[in-house]
Amino acid sequence: MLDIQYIRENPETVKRTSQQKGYNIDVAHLLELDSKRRQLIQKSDELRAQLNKASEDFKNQPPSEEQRASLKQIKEQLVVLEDQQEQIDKVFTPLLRSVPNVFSDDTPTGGEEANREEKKWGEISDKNFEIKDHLTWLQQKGLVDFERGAKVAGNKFYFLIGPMVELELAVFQMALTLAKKHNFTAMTVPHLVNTRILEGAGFSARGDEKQIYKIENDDLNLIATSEIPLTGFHADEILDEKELPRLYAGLSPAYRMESGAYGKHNRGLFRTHQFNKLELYVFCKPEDSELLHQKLINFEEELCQVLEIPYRIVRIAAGDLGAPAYKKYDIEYWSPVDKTYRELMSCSNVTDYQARRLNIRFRSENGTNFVHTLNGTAAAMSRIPIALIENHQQSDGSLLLPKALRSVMGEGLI
RNA sequence: GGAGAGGUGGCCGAGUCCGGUUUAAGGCGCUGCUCUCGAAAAGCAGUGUGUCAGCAAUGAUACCGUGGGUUCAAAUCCCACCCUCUCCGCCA
Repeated sequence: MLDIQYIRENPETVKRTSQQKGYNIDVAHLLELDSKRRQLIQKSDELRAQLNKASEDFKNQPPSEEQRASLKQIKEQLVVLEDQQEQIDKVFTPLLRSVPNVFSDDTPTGGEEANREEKKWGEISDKNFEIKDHLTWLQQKGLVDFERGAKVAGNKFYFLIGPMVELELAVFQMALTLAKKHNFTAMTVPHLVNTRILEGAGFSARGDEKQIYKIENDDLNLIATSEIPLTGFHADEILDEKELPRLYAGLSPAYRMESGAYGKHNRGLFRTHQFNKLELYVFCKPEDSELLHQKLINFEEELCQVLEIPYRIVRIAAGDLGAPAYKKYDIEYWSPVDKTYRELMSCSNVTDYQARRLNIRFRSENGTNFVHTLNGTAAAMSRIPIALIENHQQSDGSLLLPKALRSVMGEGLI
């Protein structure tokens, strides 16, 4: 959510950035409602001032019939004004909340095709044997079972088996240790959140592209990432300036409907309805968010490097940002199977977009202001093992683990 | 599932029976000043969040879980709802 005052002062910017993000917002209508709304508030405040004054006068001496009649008249006017305001708010508030965040000046404009590669790391070596894709590899070794997943839950649900579970835990263990080293506090979180928190974090409970699982008969939704409950962690709080930045690492499953997400690029474990994830989350002062965004991307790079996964950093273009993001990077790993880079991690600075919606502020000598929030993937499961399976597969079909994992789980997987 | 207690400012907490200087006591925290070589302690003063108008000082208004109602006047009375906690039951 943007500050209405900012929209008043920069209507053209808001219009342009919304368009470039791919949202069609009627800014003129929003401002018109805003102006009407303010007029109504002013008028009804005046009437209330009259009533308050009157009740002061009548403290000792009850009002006469005549005075009662005139007070009644004022109250009737007030009811009309309040009603009008309510009508306007019904349109105004959702419209205001639907305005996407602006994006940073250096964001490339255009859609996904305009995403800009910023950095590459790691050797991309041609192996002298044919690398199996992760699904084939895992199924041949009996480490994943989609058929029984489908039987038990449905398509795109799965069981991970034996060493694959150990691998997942080893990656988490390693990532968590790294996060701790960088002063992130580990958290587990509620896997269900109410709709206010969900939408406050910028997710849609009933959007057109259905993504969130809803619990029937309860105002509860399965989380699509621990970012959602972590955003809500400090909802309605006023943090002390000295407590910032607050760095959290949330470990949880992520549940996603992913309706329509089929096709060969989503084969196997790359895109599923449920996966475990360690997510980094930051609450900070506005002036620190750019620096902390760099800290997040650096963390993600460090993790890839320790895992010896070749990657590149991509700067996300305006049309591909989504409503909350002000600035966003993706880290993509090199897939020797697909001969291309594929999404592995992501990290965003959403400035005060979530903080406004969930009323998360901090106090300083300049008064209370909204915090900035940031989020970044630390370790998304299935994706990291996929990257490892594709990049560290040996000619005999075994998987050579990166050194960083060997201390946790020994030599290779078979 | 059964019974009970409770939701008040940054935090703790009084006020609700009996409606009106409550611009919500008091404490903690925070800020400034005094004292001090400095700090602590102590003392003094200040310190809620929005909204609207205004360059500003400031003024007006709203907010005591939420929504209604009664009244000239509601944190306080009435109704409905939501949430939290405690005990019991069930249970990993």
